[in-house]
Amino acid sequence: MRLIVAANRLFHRQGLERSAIADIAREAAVPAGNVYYYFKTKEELVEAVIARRNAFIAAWLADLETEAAPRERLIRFVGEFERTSDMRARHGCPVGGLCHDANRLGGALASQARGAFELLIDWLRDQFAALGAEPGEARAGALHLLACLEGASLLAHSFADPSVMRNETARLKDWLEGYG
Amino acid sequence: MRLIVAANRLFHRQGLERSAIADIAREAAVPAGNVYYYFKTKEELVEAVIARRNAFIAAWLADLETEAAPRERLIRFVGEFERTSDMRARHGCPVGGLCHDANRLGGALASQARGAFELLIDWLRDQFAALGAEPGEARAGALHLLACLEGASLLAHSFADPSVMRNETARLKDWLEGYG
DNA sequence: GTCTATAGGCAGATAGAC
DNA sequence: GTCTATCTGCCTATAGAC
Repeated sequence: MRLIVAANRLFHRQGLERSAIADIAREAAVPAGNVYYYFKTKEELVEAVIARRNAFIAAWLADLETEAAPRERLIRFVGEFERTSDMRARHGCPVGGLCHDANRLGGALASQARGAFELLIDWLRDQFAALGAEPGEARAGALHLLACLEGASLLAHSFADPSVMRNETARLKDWLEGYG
Repeated sequence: MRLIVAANRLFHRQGLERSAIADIAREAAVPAGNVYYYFKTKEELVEAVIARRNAFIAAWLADLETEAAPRERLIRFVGEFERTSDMRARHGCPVGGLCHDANRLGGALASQARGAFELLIDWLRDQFAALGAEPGEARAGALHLLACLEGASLLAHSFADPSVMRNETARLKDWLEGYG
């Protein structure tokens, strides 16, 4: 659906609230009123965007599983954040930004947006567990790794400086190399 | 100024855009139109709030300097985030949230909001330097520590779970104990 | 200086022609 | 199914009484 793709891009660049239906429709090259033929409300459109994103994340994590060793999976995971440093410096983390926005709106949107974090944390926890970490420590490691990457994305965005992001991914890779 | 205090609280809880002038005025128990006697525009009010916050941060950092050893200063720094775990789980990090919002609005607001991060990073960098870190590593350590705390605040807020925050602060304290 | 009423503009949502 | 015109409501900002 072109509308979902357009909305996805605008939500990342401008946030949920500043992305007007008219903007999204223009970006998708469809008439403004037409949006309501496909989605009853703006919230429904947001839900569709989040569902699509979460599906992408699940597919990405499944793809990382083709890498045999958990350590290399984690390093590849971090590598994806490094690869997208420029995008993160320009527009922030898509997942973190959406969660932030959704947290403010509250309700069903917030819990659906949080779903992306849940997918990531559960997957990361499994990798740390496969590296021999105790259950509690595996989850703590997962939270720590994601917190570093999200925090670095926020700082990189605030300073419009991708090197902040690369700094942190390098640090995390070192940590993972010596983990366990 | 009562208006600035009220605005500060609402900006933290609801974000910049969702905090209407009327809301702020009600919170401060002054008539809505009155706000424009003190501030020409909403942006000017936001600037006043940010200036006040940054002054508080500068004062806090100066206060931490009374602690003699840099390691204990850093541990106290992290301890302040631990102490405010519940607040962070409920409303997110005030600094991070404001920066996120201001980044989206762009312009003068974004750079002023970023000023809080600059204060924190410069101070942290000095402490790591005092612990014997090379200049580059001191700054990297500062960015890493702040990224962890900001990322943990975002995750704690998304899951409405303060233990995520406490988990990360405990981890950071361990790291600082063995640093250098 | 303090307050009320309201102008002006924009965004979400709808009605109804085609 | 597709599109235009418009309603409704909210928010910033102002005008002007007191």
